[in-house]
Amino acid sequence: MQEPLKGTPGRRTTLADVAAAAGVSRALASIVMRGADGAGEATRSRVLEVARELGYRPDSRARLLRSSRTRLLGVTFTLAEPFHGEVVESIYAAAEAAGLDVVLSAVGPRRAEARAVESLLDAGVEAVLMIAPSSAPEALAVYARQVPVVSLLSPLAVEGVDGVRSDDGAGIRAAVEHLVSLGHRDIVHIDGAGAVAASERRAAYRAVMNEYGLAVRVIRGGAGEEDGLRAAGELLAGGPVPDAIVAFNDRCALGVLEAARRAGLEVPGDLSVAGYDDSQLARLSHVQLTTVSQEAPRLAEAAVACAAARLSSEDPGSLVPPPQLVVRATTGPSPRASSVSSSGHPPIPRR
Amino acid sequence: MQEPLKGTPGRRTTLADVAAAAGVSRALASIVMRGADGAGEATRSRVLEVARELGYRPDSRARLLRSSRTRLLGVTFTLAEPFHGEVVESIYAAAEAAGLDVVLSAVGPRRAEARAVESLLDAGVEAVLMIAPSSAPEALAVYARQVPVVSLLSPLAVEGVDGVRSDDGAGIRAAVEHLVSLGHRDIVHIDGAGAVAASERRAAYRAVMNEYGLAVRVIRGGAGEEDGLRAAGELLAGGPVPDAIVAFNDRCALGVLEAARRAGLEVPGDLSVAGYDDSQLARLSHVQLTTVSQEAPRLAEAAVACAAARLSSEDPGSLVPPPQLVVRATTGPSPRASSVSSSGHPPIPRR
DNA sequence: TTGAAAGCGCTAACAA
DNA sequence: TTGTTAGCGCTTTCAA
Repeated sequence: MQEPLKGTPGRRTTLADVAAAAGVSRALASIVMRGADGAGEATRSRVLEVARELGYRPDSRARLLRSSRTRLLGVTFTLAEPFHGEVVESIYAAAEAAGLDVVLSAVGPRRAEARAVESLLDAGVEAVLMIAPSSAPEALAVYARQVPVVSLLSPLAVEGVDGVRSDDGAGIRAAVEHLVSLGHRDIVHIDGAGAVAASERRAAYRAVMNEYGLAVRVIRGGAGEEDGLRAAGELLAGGPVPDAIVAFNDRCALGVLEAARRAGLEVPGDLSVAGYDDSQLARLSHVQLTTVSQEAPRLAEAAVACAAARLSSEDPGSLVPPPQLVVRATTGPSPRASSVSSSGHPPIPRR
Repeated sequence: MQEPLKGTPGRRTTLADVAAAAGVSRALASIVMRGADGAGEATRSRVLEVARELGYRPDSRARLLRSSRTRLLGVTFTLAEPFHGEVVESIYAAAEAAGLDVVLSAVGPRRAEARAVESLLDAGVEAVLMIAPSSAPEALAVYARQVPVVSLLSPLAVEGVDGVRSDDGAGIRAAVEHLVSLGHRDIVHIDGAGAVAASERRAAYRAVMNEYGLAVRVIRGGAGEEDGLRAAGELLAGGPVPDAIVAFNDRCALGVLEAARRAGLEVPGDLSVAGYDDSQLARLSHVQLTTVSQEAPRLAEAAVACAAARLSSEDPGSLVPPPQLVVRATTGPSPRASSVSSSGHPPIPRR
């Protein structure tokens, strides 16, 4: 009977080694390692002790291959998007709580989403979480026929694909109402043009402004700084300066801030600016952008819960995490509204 | 003889299904799928055709379990670091070229590096690439006893761990020489304090300044915007304005830019500023920071080549990708150096 | 060129 | 409570 050397670089310790050293069968050792019941207290501790001594680590490939349930959750995300990283981070936590393991697959300019999903499927994941999927609905439907698919952030309606995203309407409402409560009336929306979720945010802006009886003004922007810079540049050059601007997202808002600076305007003295996403950019100490957070942890929890429900054939219900307004330094009281009551209530009642 | 239905949600198509449908043995089908030789042209195309029809996808778990070589390359990276994302992206490309598959494992505030590495080992990776590892040298040495480990970006010297990082000395030299060639003399370095690679960059700055016979001035900074803002704030408030500042990294440089703005200084009119990393921040249209790029693609190629060499028991040699200066809008001619020759050569000869 | 047989390390029935 | 017996889907000798 030979004892395998600890840390031997040769062959990895297997369950059979542990079983032999502990003097039990492989099956029993397996039971102990999995924490399943069917083993006596004495044997259990002896096997665990031996496993520790031998430095045994279960081989996930073999385990996955054999067991019907892999408890593996696949996640696709885009490397270049910091916000995706925040969501992934939270997915790890939520998955662990749900007893699932996470397998990551990145999407990038040189790695198509289809490729990312296929590699997950080959790895044996039981469900796929796709962060801001860009694939065609038909492609998603094909994946959804094989495993439960949950789409995060993107507002799509595909048969068999669950969608989890925060309520953009509520987010834009929070931003606009914040500005209204500060006394602003002429509030412009620089939109996201054709970007994901742009139309939802545009519609929400219109609805809230109408509700307060304020004039709607939408300028075509985009998802990048250049877009915000250009749109705000034209806006500020072409006529009277508005009270406030709600930008499609943080990057767009950053362009707006730069345009304001070039126009010699103080923010928030002359103009208030709000973004959307609460990205790293918004938190920069010299930016301090007021923005709407999509609450990555909530989003992740909802998505994991949704996948878990599908795996146990339950109805996931519809979870829509509410976004959260984060007030920083780019919004302030309207300069024209010095007579506004300081009660904190919006001075204009809703219709 | 029953034909499995295409897209049947039930059982996945296996190699046995393909073999049966094509009228060959499983072993032969395996040969064809792997592209190994040992199959006739006619059989080969027939098997491939059938596999395609049936929508066959090899099960990576089973393949991995059986074959001695998994051809799997594990990568640990930090989600919150955009630059890591760039490197990962390039690793995908380099690994594919080397015929290796990539398995990602993220590190974050709630997911320790040890955990990330262990999950890779359990997945059966043949080598591990760690981007900016933070583990203790002893821990890395333990991993290195099991598989080849390559550390990216971090300047550590651990037995058995290969290190791949760009030449910080050359990078700082490029930045300083660029400033000197613009006529600057009073060049200050706001350093990275205790950050990774800070001491290398500090030493390189000293060496190059000495070489040109210029006075060395190092201010304690840090890796974040706050650090740059504070350090530059004190510097600019406390005495004569220097010609130029070389910051530890881009984020630090951003703080410097903000401090300059607050001090009413024009950049690059009154003060030139250079960063390090060529991060997203540096590329923002309203920032346009002159900086030093670490060339993620080169770094990734070198790391993959190193791992591949270890796997075939070759000597990886030492690959040190040269960093690249990226000149943008925050550096310009020295205002005091109007008499400088416009030949483009530095007016001060090296010693 | 092809096919049969033997596992990779593990789990899940079952029987003892 | 324990051990036995079959595989999961694939690759890899080895012999035909």
